[in-house]
Amino acid sequence: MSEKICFVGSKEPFEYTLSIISGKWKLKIIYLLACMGTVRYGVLKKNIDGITHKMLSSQLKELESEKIISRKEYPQVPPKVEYALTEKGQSLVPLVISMCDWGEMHRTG
Amino acid sequence: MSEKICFVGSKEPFEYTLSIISGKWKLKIIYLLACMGTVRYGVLKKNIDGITHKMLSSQLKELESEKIISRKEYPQVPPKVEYALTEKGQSLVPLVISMCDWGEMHRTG
DNA sequence: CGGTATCCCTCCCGATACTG
DNA sequence: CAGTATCGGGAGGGATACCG
Repeated sequence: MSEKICFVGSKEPFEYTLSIISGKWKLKIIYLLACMGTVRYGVLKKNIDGITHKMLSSQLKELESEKIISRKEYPQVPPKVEYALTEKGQSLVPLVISMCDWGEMHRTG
Repeated sequence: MSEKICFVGSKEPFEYTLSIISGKWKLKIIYLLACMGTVRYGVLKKNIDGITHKMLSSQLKELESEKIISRKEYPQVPPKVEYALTEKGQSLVPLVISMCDWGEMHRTG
């Protein structure tokens, strides 16, 4: 019996996905954008319990650089910035739904 | 337009799932057990790149307390301990597969 | 209102050693 | 071989202030 991995071929794809969604806040942000569509920064912040200004900024930046979310800035005063899932981000929604489903089935106990 | 969450009802199930799989190593461990079945501690460690003895121990303990994995200790010298997914843990496998699939589709830039 | 910079401290985690 | 305890460094991230 081999000790090597043989589940779905290379482990790299899994690692890649992991690198995208790892971190304390990433999945929560994706989840909220999946729920709420296009949202302003402040609204996002209000809905993520305990996150700080700095953290939210940095996480949004990382997700944007991975093309998971899009950022639209309106050149006005006061500033207004809206975030939304990209197509790539949308493709993660089934995963989020799976997580919700799993949570519903197992949280009691 | 409400600013509240409305995707799949309460957000609690999602949070619960998140609390189970969050952390740098949890998903990787689940992934490996899904791939390899019943595995000894040392084999697990060999296959998780960069994890330390201490970290692996603590993560396994947490997963065990959440009933995601089972731990079987053989009373012998030298000690032998085998880990495997519980039924609850098995139910996370579709999620892991989804992550692999997603990674395969999007890793190339 | 949203982003960035700075300071500073907490606590995570790695290294090491010892036990069964 | 597997688990636990201890210690210490350093990255992560909180608070705050200022800029656009």
